[in-house]
Amino acid sequence: MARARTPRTAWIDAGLAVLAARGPDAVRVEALAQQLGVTKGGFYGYFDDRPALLAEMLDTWERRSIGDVLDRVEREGGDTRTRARRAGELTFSPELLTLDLAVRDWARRDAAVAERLRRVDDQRLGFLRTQFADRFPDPVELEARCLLAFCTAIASDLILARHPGNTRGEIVDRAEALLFGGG
Amino acid sequence: MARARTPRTAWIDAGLAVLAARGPDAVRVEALAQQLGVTKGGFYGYFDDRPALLAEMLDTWERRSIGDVLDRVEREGGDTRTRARRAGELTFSPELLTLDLAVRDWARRDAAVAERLRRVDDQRLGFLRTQFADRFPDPVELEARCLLAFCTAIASDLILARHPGNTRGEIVDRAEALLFGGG
DNA sequence: TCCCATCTATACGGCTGCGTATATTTCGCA
DNA sequence: TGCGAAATATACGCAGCCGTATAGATGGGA
Repeated sequence: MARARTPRTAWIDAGLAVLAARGPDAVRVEALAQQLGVTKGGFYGYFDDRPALLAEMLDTWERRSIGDVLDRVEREGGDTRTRARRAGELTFSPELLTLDLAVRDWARRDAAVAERLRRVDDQRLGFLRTQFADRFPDPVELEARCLLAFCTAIASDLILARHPGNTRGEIVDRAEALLFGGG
Repeated sequence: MARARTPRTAWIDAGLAVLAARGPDAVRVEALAQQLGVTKGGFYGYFDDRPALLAEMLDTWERRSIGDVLDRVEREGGDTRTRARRAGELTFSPELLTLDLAVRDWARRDAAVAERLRRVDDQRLGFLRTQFADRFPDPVELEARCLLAFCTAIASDLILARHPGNTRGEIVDRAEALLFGGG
């Protein structure tokens, strides 16, 4: 048995990197091969075709986005706000956020991707809702605050406007205080 | 002089439609031609190449996103909140929002697009800021509220999570009330 | 050591798209 | 009506990418 120089996961990870940086249309078998220092010879031993790779990339993304993050948050513990913030930090770390945005744009044009994203978003919002449920008894208000936070986490990097006299980070901090401050 | 069946603007509009629906990578000269019921023969009389079309598409988008919207809002008048809301409605009407999201994703990978988007976002946030400046004397709080509103306008359609017992519209309305309510 | 399954390289056919070159059509105008 | 310029059609070469077929390399186990 010849040891694989380029295992399955190498193709998936390379694909996810390209997806994050250039979008799904840029995930091309031959380009990935070149990037891995290999030809596409081995690829079709692991995957039926390009769509199969894309599907497995999404599987991996889904797993990392939900299970891995929540596992880590629970393991680390802390109070409500700390855990919510930690989940946000992990979910929207620079690398994961870039990937998240790419998937989100992809989902606009592909129903299967949208379905996966819906599952992931439901869980994320559900987590957020649970964390703050005790502080906002009105369920609609709770939901509105969680949605505002979620939207900001996602769109803040998408909005390029500047804030004269402040950094984006300062404004976001204040926004968070408006939503959940005093707790 | 033979009258053009397919003038410059037809290529640009068709390109913008494809950009909104499928992203910049899907804007292909031959596909647009087919969609217009024409071959690409005439295209290279109007545009140097594909990048030239993309640039003009962005010019058009920029003009429509800012000038056209603000002109209309000013013409229609109304009080502060009405005007802000009207600007939001025009800017984020279903067609324009789809296009906006496509441009926003594109800007993540293309510095020239990002520069244009920054100009547009600066003006949009500036407008919002002006509309609510009198109601929130603390400039950082004002900025935070405007950013939250802007993020929600953009990301609400990008987040696919559901809200058990409520529609997204109801939650967004409540969010708006939290941000600017009581005015 | 040799076998053989596994992984990888190479070569191929087909398709799509770009940009150019060159015909052909279409109309305004004289 | 017929000329001529503008718009469009057609044909070409080139390049990238997909998926397949086949040959070659690699390394564990008998």
